[in-house]
Amino acid sequence: MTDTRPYHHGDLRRTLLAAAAEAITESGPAALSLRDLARRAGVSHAAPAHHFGDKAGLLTALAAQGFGYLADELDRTRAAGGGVLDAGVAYVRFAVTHRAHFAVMFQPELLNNTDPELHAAQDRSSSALSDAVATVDRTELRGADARIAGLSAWSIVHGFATLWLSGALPADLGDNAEEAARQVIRGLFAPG
Amino acid sequence: MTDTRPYHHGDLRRTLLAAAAEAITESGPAALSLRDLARRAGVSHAAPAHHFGDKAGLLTALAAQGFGYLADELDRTRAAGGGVLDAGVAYVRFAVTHRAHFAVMFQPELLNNTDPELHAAQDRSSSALSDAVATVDRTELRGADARIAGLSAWSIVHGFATLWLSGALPADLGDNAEEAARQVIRGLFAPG
DNA sequence: CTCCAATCTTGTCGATGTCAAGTTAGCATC
DNA sequence: GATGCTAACTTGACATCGACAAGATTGGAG
Repeated sequence: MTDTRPYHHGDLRRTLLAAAAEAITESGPAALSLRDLARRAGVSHAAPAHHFGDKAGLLTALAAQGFGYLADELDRTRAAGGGVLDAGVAYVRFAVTHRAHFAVMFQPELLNNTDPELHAAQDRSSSALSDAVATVDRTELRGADARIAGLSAWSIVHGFATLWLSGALPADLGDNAEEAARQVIRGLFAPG
Repeated sequence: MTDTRPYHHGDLRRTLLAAAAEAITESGPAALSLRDLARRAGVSHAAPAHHFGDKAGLLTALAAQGFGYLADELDRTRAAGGGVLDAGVAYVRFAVTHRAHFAVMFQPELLNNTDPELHAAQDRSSSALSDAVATVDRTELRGADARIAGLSAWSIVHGFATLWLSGALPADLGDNAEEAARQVIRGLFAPG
């Protein structure tokens, strides 16, 4: 693809984010090395710092990208007429499909929590989540506070995704995360 | 306490684990430094490696300790006649009280996953969790598979604890994690 | 064509994890 | 009570990493 290595990479920022996602998928955020990313991208060891300032800056950009993807995914299922159940399954599907992003999104210690782009993306996915929960009708709520129901829904899908990714769940669950998630979520909203 | 620094610390392993928990509580597992722990304990920089072999070894020991504490906590609430709701609240209380342990327990990439002591502690807490879920009666299950109900319960408490610790939950929830958790869990098991 | 600013490189520093080899001390055994 | 063994800890060294400073290169605006 690239016969010569021009001084200006041209698309280094995106390349580095992709390489970071790949590296994190392989061995987690803790093992991530900026110099390794630079090697993968074929640039000098200090190039990443120019685009992201910092290791935390890179992870922050990755987290923001992740929140954006999640919001997209939720908006999509909502546009397709899906309810809470589908939104929950979409949440789990996102986590499994983009595990590197997901691994970084909820670890504030790794991020620049004041980053405006991060906040914007977080707000987008928050809104998308709220919209999904708002589709729940009274029957499904079974008299519970709508606010609490939203927390319950978020908690159950987030917990399932986390446990699934950590490998803590029993192996006989199979390898279909979405189907297992659907059954788990049903317990929360099944009409009595 | 220690006027002189004897060559043999005497209780270094426990001291290092405590220092690690403290350091992780302050700034997360990623920022943990073995040399910093050694400084806190007043020993040489290579002393930690002797007891744990590895950074992963230290985190593994911490995770195993955490699973043991969790199992103790769950056993205690069960002995006190508590049901699933109380077990769930205990789970969240454990996560908030021992956030350093909790932060390490479900991150296999940081651990030596073949460690026998880790497995033993994991089995203990798994059993304690199963016992707690087994107290659910038919009314609360609402016809759902008991196995799935267990997964739902674990997911919801684990997700709530994770989200709470990450600071992702809305601020107006207050600062009482246990009370908030109780309301969230109720949505799952409330009779009809 | 000129100049400027963004992009990327080179060189360097302190800090870290890990390994190898040496030192000290507790402790059983004679 | 001296001896020897083993675990506990230290010292020293090396490769790697994140971060910073200063310089080189390039594309594009005017």
